[in-house]
Amino acid sequence: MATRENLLDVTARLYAELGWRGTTTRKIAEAAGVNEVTLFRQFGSKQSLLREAIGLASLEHGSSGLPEVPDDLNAELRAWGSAQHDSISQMRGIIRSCLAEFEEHPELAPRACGGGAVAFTDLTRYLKLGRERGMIGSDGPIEAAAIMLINAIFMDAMTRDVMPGAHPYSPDKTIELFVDLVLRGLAAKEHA
Amino acid sequence: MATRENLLDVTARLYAELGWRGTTTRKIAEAAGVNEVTLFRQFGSKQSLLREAIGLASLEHGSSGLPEVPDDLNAELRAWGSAQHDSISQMRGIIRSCLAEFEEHPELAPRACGGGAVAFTDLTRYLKLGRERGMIGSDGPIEAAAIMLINAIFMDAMTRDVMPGAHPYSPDKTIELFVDLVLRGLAAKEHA
DNA sequence: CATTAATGTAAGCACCCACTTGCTCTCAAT
DNA sequence: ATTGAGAGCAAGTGGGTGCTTACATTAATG
Repeated sequence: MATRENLLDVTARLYAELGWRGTTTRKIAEAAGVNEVTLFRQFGSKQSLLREAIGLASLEHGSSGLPEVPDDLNAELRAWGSAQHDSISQMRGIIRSCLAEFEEHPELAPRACGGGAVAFTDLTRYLKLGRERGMIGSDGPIEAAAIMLINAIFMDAMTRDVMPGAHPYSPDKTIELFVDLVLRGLAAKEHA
Repeated sequence: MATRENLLDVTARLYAELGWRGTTTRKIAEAAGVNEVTLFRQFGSKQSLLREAIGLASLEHGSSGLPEVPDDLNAELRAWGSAQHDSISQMRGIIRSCLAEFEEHPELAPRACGGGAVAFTDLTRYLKLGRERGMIGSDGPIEAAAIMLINAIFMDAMTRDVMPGAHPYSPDKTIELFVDLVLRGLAAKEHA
């Protein structure tokens, strides 16, 4: 049924821009080219429509992972970072709305930000494997590096449009610099 | 006039929690223990009240700066980072609302996030001075380090309450780890 | 052809929204 | 003692909000 998916899609887009309160059932119906009553017949309430729409939109944006086995740390981390950045960028409207409305709708934020946890375990695994293979010094704080890199990329993707002045480099260049710094901090081979 | 400041204070708090749309003039008046009409007589409109309240709240949270001249990089950066974290934590409601509503009220976000730019120039200056004094290696990417550290701290302070699982360490411990990694990356003396 | 499920239309409900009007009260400065 | 500014109160405006009801249309299925 195209009506349902259309409504879910439109709802997610409106929510990203206008938040929960701004996303009215009238606007949803109008933007979807559907009668407002249909919306209630399909989803019962605004709440369940929004919940489903946000959950769905969050699932769709799984990012490409890191290689099973590290080979070229710098190149692979940069590719991964760029993919993360892109993925977060596309989701930023929804994420920002969920974060802002966390106190009113605490069930939404974990869904929208859940990708971060996946990224963390994936990145930690990758770096630890790199250490086992001798590509990274033995005393570097791997977990901290993973958190820091993800935080920094996340932050960049979330605020780039809002504060262009605070982002002197392009996304790719920024990630290149971040990855370089982290690898230096972890005493990776090229930076010995 | 206590009425004005009271209204401004209450408005900022409500906005941090409920955003623009959620902060109704009725709620403001009620929370301030003031008649709704008084609000309009004092500020003319909801818009001008909110603008003034947010601008004021953003100004109040200037964070303590770094020392003029670096002495103990690690300790000073950790103290600075903790102060930044605290300051952002207190502002996080307002910042999150401003970010989420950037497309509807683009004039607000720069005010709320302006502290970030100050932090960046201050931190960059500090690190460059550290390099001149030989406390930091000559080829480390100082600007990237400044951006990355600020991004990471900002992100931590903004999402700590929302995703507690993604923050395994206390704020102070997290900052300690971040500072350590950055100093390693910059080839600071203790990590040579 | 008859049925049925999904959609559309029109109207309305009770409530909240920003904001206004007209009036009264209080209280400090003149 | 009079005045005038700031606050309160009660009521109301026009419009938006989530949601419902009753009825008509469409299109595929039996």
